[in-house]
Amino acid sequence: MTIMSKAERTRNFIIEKTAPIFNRKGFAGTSLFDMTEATGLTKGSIYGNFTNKDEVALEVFKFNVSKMQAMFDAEINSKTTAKGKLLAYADFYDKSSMAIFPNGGCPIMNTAIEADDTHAELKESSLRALLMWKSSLEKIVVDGISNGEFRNSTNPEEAALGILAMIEGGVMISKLSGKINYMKSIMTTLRYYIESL
Amino acid sequence: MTIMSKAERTRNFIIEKTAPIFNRKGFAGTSLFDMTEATGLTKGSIYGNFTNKDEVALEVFKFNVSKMQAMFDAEINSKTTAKGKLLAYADFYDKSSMAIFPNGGCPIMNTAIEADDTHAELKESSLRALLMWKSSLEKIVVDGISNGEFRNSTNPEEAALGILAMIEGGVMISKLSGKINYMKSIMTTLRYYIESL
DNA sequence: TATATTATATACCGATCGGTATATTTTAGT
DNA sequence: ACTAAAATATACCGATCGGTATATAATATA
Repeated sequence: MTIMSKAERTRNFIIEKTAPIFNRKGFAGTSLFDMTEATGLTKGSIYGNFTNKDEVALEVFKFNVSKMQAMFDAEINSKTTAKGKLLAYADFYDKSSMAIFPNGGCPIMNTAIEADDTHAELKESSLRALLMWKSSLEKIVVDGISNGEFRNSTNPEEAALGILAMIEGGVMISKLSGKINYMKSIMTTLRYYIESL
Repeated sequence: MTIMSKAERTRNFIIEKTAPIFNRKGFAGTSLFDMTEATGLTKGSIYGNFTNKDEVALEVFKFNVSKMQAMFDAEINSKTTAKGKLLAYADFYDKSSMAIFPNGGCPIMNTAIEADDTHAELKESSLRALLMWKSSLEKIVVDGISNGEFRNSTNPEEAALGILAMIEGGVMISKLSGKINYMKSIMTTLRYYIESL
């Protein structure tokens, strides 16, 4: 473990403390005051460690995505089969939505929706994260085809996109309505789909 | 056709002109200047017809939703079977995404994502619109079960939620990436799902 | 066409926005 | 412990925010 400079620690501190706020309120909706309030620091201190709000938002987005990934990576990697890995996503969103929603839901979707017409850099970051997720799903499907777990006629990209759409759509619907059961329903459909691959 | 007062016409004019901006930039991201620029009117004129920005945003949201509904209502109502109606949604999003994206994508999703932690009234509106959509899908599925088009074991609510999730997830993914083919892929999966009901 | 009313424009308000120059405090190396 | 350097706080900037009081212009009715 390398030693962190004070500046590095403060940077991380700012990122951690403002991450849920950016995810809930969005980039335009999060003010400098929100940031000083959440950190207990002053504007001078924040701008001594970041050049502007955009830089904080970009770092925060990376933090939120990697945090989210870490959450299900553990669950997915513990499974040995391709189908087991995919089903682990359904299980994860089945049981973890209550834990995700208070922090604002899926950062990729939140950032995508806000930034796609307003903030090119954030949009790029969001797209990159989505495509990486898509690739990792595709890889699982490809492995599953090689294993004989899935049919040869299965299209890995199509499968990955379908899974992503159900998850993201499910998060939106379930968070908006406050009904966890809606997420459970959609995850049932997702499981059915995975079984059909 | 009743005669519209000048005020009514101006209200509608303001709503129509600012609707795509609110859908693209969101509530917080749309400024009074954006609104005067888009309409050619002044703040005084806008605030002579609306009490505040919230009121404009709420009316604009209703306008955007009903416009979207009108777009696929024609296509759906022209179909006679339940399965045909559901498949018409897949066809619609297959071919119309290019027409929807320049105006900012799905207003329900955009508003849901921005407002669910920040603006109670807009969130309510968004939820209402989503639940109405869900109900109309459920009704189609129920009719399809009565008709014998779908299996008796099919759960109408689960089906409606699955269809909604794929559509909304598909819009987000396809708009963010700029790849219409992603939408086409997801709609292929949706068709497959509808065929399985 | 005169007039009362309604609608729009002008000019302004205080608050808050993101951002910064500078002073002060804290940290780290000797 | 002393000191140079780094980090944080204070106090401020101009711009823009949403909103409004008032003046002007357009409309509709008689």
